[in-house]
Amino acid sequence: MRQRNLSRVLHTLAAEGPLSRAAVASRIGLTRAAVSTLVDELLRGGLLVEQGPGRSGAVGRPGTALLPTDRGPCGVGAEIGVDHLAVCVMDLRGTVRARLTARTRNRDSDPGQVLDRLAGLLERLAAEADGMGLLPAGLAVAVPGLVARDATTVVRAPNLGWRGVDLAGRLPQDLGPLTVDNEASLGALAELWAGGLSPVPDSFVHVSAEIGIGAAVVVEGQLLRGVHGFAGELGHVPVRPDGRRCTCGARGCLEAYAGEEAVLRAAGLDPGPGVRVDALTVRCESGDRAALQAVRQAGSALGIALAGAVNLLDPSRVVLGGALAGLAPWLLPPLSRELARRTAVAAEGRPTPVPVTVSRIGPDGPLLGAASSVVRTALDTPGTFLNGR
Amino acid sequence: MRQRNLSRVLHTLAAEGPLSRAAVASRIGLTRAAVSTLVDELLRGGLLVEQGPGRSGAVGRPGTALLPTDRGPCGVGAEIGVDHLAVCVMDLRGTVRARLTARTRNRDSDPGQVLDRLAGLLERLAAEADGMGLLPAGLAVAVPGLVARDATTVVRAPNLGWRGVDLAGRLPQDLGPLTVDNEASLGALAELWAGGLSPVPDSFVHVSAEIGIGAAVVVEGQLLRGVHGFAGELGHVPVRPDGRRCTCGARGCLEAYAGEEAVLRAAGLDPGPGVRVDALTVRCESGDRAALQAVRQAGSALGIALAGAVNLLDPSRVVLGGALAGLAPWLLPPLSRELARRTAVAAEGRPTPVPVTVSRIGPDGPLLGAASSVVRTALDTPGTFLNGR
DNA sequence: AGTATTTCGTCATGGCCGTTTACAAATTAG
DNA sequence: CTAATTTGTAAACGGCCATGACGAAATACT
Repeated sequence: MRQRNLSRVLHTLAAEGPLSRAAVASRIGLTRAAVSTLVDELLRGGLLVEQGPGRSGAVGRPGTALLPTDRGPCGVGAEIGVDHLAVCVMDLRGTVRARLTARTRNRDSDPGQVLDRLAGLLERLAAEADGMGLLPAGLAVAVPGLVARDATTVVRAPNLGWRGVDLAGRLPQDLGPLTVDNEASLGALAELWAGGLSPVPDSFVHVSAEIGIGAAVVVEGQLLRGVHGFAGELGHVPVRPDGRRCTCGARGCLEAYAGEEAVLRAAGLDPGPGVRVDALTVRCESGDRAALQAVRQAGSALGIALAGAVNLLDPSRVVLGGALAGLAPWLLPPLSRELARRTAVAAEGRPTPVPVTVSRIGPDGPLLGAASSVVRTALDTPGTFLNGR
Repeated sequence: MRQRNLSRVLHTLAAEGPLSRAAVASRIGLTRAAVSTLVDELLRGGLLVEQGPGRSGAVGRPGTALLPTDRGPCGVGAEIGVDHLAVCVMDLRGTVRARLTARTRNRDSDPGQVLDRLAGLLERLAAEADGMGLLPAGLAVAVPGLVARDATTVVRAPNLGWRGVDLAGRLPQDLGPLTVDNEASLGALAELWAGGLSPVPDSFVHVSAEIGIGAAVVVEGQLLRGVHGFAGELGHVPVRPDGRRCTCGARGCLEAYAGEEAVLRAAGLDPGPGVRVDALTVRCESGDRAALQAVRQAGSALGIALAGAVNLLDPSRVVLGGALAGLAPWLLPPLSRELARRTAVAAEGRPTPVPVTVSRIGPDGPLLGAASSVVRTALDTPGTFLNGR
């Protein structure tokens, strides 16, 4: 009860910039007096700071502006990509305060080496954080693969070649509790928290194709994780049941038509180590017919799979993240056509097709989502982080 | 806060039969003293009754058994089916106390006539309820079609031939607030509340094929309604993108392969007014090759569509309700085969395929779900129903 | 300039609600 | 018949928010 009110104060201050006590009170529906005591507790605990008398311009005594501290607990995010590692520190205000990246080839890699390298980055990052007076409150790692729910084990990451790799105990221990999550999930959370400024908790499907095709479903502001944590496997939704064989053994999975490798092949490119989606974007821009055709087909396939998702979930929008963003100009038309045509039943009273937008965050989604997820839990449970007295 | 604790007391008593104050206290984590005052309030308000000293057998003073009243507020449920109308009254204990059914042909019907007939049934039912001392606390109507979220308008019910029919004001007004919902949604809620005895809030996909194919998605004990209320349109999930044309205008929707009309045609039956799924069951039992083949194909198509849903949602199970239950023996094998084959990616750590079960409730799901939904809201907000002092 | 007005933050008071502690009542165990 | 155990209630306590009053600090008006 008290905890929840402390949390609500923190959240509103983190979300809506500097505010006076009175402004916070009117926003969360408590009295000024109640907010005063809550703020006092948070100030003494070192989670909030006062910013001198705030400028007002309006009549009446100006309030003192409050803001979450930039020196207390912080979130540490990490991303294990196919060809890079990245780590960052985010303070309670949501600002990224430090960041390190390393280009490495992690495809079919040895987990031990990758994790050692990541541990090195994290240690340097922790030193930087320490220098700024930031105390890591947790570490979240984004991984391109399936992660068991409420666990730290990477069940399967096809592009890394990992199976059953447990990250617990293999990364620095002084960063707080470790969580591991799918990169698509964390990308969607970043979109939800940072990208979406919508006042009401929204519902969307966030597609994030890198090598495989991941998706994340957000329902009323909550990430849908699935019973085992495996929700969002859009890549293996059937789009042509008797079509191409997929690496998973089934036929006609979306990934066999719109996965990076499939698209590159269809465009006449050899999916070698250096060849990535970027190359495809270049070809599309120059009008390469094979590339355009390949991307169009991928768009259709994505549209078919998303039509299924939209019929099932009735989201308010579909967001394209990850590598798809760059291809959007060519991907969107066929995608929207299939989507519109196949979701017409429930057309009355809703826009047709469902709006498809491109993520505003870009390739940093998973990393920012990871750090944010730690910051959010800190904002959710302020009690744990109040410095004694 | 107080409201929530009152609600918790009521809920545990409704769910776990007669219990003493002490038993309730230990279950919801409050002290006996606190529960005592809560129970007092509910007793005075007429929502609970004492059942004399309970038999115990164990050492110590026996507690007095408590139970929700069987004479106070109650839920009224109604179902508008394609060829029947049904209404029932459910008390706070979850017992159906009265029930009326009328066989009528509602296909391509005049909404006014159907609603008048339903109103008549409801009036007779209300009289019965009144005779038992039951006070209707709301009316929920199950409809085979799309219903806008938080509204009483049937946006589209293909089998009734209704479009944009608003039920508000066209049914008895003295039964409390009116809610209208899709029959598949209410069937799923019935399965969730009555059928499922699982202790943890579960997640499942509930398929309910009558004429169209509806589905409802339950995530962690919550029905997923969708932004516009149109979630669960499994019938128009694409299963053969270039296949048969569907009534919705698109190609290859599930409904074009596993909808009642499609299956009857494939089995060589003419889908006339009297011919229904029952006829198909008979033929399957007698080994009719065409019928068996038709049902097998429907099963495959369902499996493909459900594979998409399972990949996306990672539910703990899939439940077949409605008309599908009777065909389960022939439907399940091909369905499970497709489902298993197409959801193998995330196989580690979860049963493959996802268990597919048949609803335990049977054809009454939507009706019971409707009445239950009213009872649930009464249990959720006891404050509104406390008789003054 | 000086007063009125408005808004901010704090303090004292009171009420709601659940916990703690104690105790009488009702049963079984020995 | 006593001891042990469990139930339900009563009284005191404590946490927490609301209410109402007040001083502080700005603007608006004369």
